[in-house]
Amino acid sequence: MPELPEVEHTRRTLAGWLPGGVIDAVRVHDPRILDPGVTPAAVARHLVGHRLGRVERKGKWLRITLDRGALFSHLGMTGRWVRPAGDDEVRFAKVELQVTRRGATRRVVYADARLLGRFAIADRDIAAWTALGPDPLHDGIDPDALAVRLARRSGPIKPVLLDQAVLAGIGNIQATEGLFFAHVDPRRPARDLSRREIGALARGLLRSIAETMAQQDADLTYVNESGSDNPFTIYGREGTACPRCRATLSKIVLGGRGTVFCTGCQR
DNA sequence: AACGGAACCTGAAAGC
DNA sequence: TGCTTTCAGGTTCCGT
Repeated sequence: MPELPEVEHTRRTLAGWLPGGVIDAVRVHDPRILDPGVTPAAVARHLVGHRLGRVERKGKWLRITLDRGALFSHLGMTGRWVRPAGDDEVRFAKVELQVTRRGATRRVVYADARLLGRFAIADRDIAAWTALGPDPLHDGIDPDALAVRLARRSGPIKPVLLDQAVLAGIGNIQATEGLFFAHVDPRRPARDLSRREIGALARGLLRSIAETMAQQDADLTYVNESGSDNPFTIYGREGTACPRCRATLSKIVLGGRGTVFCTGCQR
């Protein structure tokens, strides 16, 4: 379930598991997660015996530096990295690394039910990584640069926000919430937003990211048993009253993605 | 260059 | 209860 906040959370987790470790075995549970033409044997050859370095994130991509090249991981919709206890089986396991670090050997597993993620090893940065636009956490969101991008887009603003070359890491939830915080209707042609609205949108997106990350930290601090409650302001709340103006929240499809918004206070 | 729509894949939830 | 349909927080490809 990854947008930028969750991928950043994954990055921090992996940063506590991997750097300095050596991969002493690799097991590919499902080769379909590999790029076309890449074999499990080739993956093992590239990884086994090599040392893991920094874990970095740009947008929704993770880059794990190796002593030669890097491992690139994208979680798609359902990907996650786990470190199981003992020999516990991991549901939907796709690739498993056996990592020895500080004298301890652990299994680090990439699992992905829907197979929409990516697992790639390369000697240089892959195109998907280099094509990414600025990352909101590392670079902030510069309203002027965003305005330049939006000026040549005639389609609705919301799908444009999901374009990873415009901003890296914005997903359906962050786009939905950011537009709400900015009072901007997701159907508005991107090029029609005023400079003031773009500024509000930049702040709204950053606010959405910050709130989601704070929520994640809270979930770790206080065990959340009820797991089903929706932590978002309007995402997933169609049909209920807008928390700002009390109009009923609508849901439409834009660019093939469900989009919740308020016709009362998003213009 | 950029747009809308379909495709990729499969589990979980909702509908009947 | 059990079968069917719908939906899912992502990306990529294809035709226009």
